[in-house]
Amino acid sequence: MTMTSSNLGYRLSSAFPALRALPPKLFERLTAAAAFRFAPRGTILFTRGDPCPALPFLLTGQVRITRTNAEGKTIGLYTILPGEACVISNGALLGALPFDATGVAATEVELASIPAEMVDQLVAEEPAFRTFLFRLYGERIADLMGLVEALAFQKLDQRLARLLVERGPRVKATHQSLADELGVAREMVSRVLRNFADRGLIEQHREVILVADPGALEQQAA
Amino acid sequence: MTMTSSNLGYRLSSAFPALRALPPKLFERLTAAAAFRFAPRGTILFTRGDPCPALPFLLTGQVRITRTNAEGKTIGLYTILPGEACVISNGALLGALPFDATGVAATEVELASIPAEMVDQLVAEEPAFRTFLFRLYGERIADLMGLVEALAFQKLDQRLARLLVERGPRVKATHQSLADELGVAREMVSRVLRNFADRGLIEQHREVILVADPGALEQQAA
DNA sequence: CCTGCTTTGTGACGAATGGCACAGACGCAA
DNA sequence: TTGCGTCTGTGCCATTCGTCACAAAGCAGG
Repeated sequence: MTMTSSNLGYRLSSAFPALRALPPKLFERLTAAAAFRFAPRGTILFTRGDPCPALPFLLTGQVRITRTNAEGKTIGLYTILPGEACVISNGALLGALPFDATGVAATEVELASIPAEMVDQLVAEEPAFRTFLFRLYGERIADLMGLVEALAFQKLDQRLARLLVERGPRVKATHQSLADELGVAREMVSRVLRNFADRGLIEQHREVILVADPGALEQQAA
Repeated sequence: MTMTSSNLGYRLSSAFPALRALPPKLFERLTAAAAFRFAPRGTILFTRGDPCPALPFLLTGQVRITRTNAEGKTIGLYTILPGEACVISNGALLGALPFDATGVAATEVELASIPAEMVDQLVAEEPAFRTFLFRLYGERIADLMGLVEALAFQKLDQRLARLLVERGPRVKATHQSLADELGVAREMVSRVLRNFADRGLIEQHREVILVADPGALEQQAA
């Protein structure tokens, strides 16, 4: 898979409206400096301690940001969607901040990496880009605050129901991967899912869960 | 308590090195637009759903950011120290982001609020300020990621030991306030503290905990 | 000193979760 | 088909934490 500079430029401006108002010359330099990358599902895009020379912009696919502790237990933090950038990379590339999480391609992904200096220039010169970036930071912080609250005060059945509602109506995942997502033991996921299935909220197949009653699941999540 | 514009300007540039290199005229406008505020310990500075017309910069004291759920249970998210700004306010003032947490003065505090437009101009024109703000965002995100990991994988005794090490050697707080900080029941805090005291790690008095053996506490936190 | 409020201590019990040990089911490849 | 590895189900028990119900201790005001 190859991609010309103009092609990448087109896709960047499609996915990132904040870049559309750039002066033509700057946009040209941007696309020239951007590095395209394709990665299949499951690719570890970056992980703790990695250096971070550029800010990745997601064109297609989804990237899950996760964190794994010393004993190998894992929990999901949030998801990056197309049209978003990986702001923790931004902290890392601005220096002196540890890169403290792992990014995994949850699907096939295409991303464009913008060098740090270019990002800095964009922030300085393009108000729309400033707003875009700050809002992204704000959303990540809001995501994390919500996760903290869920971990502190919600039971597993509520959190799992929420996850199924959000990913439904068809969720392709092993119980183990859901457990890693939620930061709990696999057996607990199996048991709660079994309970949901017995009550007709979902239908289980190997590696696949079908949401049968989204309303009741939503109820369970609340 | 009154404060002249020049006085506030001096204090701002002392607490925020990133503002020192500003062009004199801009700095003048900044200090003219900044609103000084003093608040005693315990003041609720902002809370969920508040509008947010300005970005607060903390000059002295500490601000605890917390979150309370529908049933009134509370958990602490992170602390703002002097020389830092409240970045969740930034998200809110850039529009369309809900203001999703509560800020409480953990001590007497002095802060200077900068209007949104001025912040935008600072970001555009002052590279040092850009770096300052982005780094702040990055640190908050790192704080929250660490909290998520602690909630998911650490037991209460570890988290409480960590809190005592960080706030020691003298911690003035009721068991209830520590419980709110950690998002757990008060009785659990009492029991764990009792255990620590029995083992000589701390010494308890009414509203006061003295860290007697920081090394052992650190061990307990690990 | 009494009185009342806040803070702390504690026992008993139940609910939620983790972890172990397997067994059974399923799918794929030789 | 046979065999093997992965995925799922389940029983059992320990641990952690929450909740309730009090009791005791300390502090402040009349």
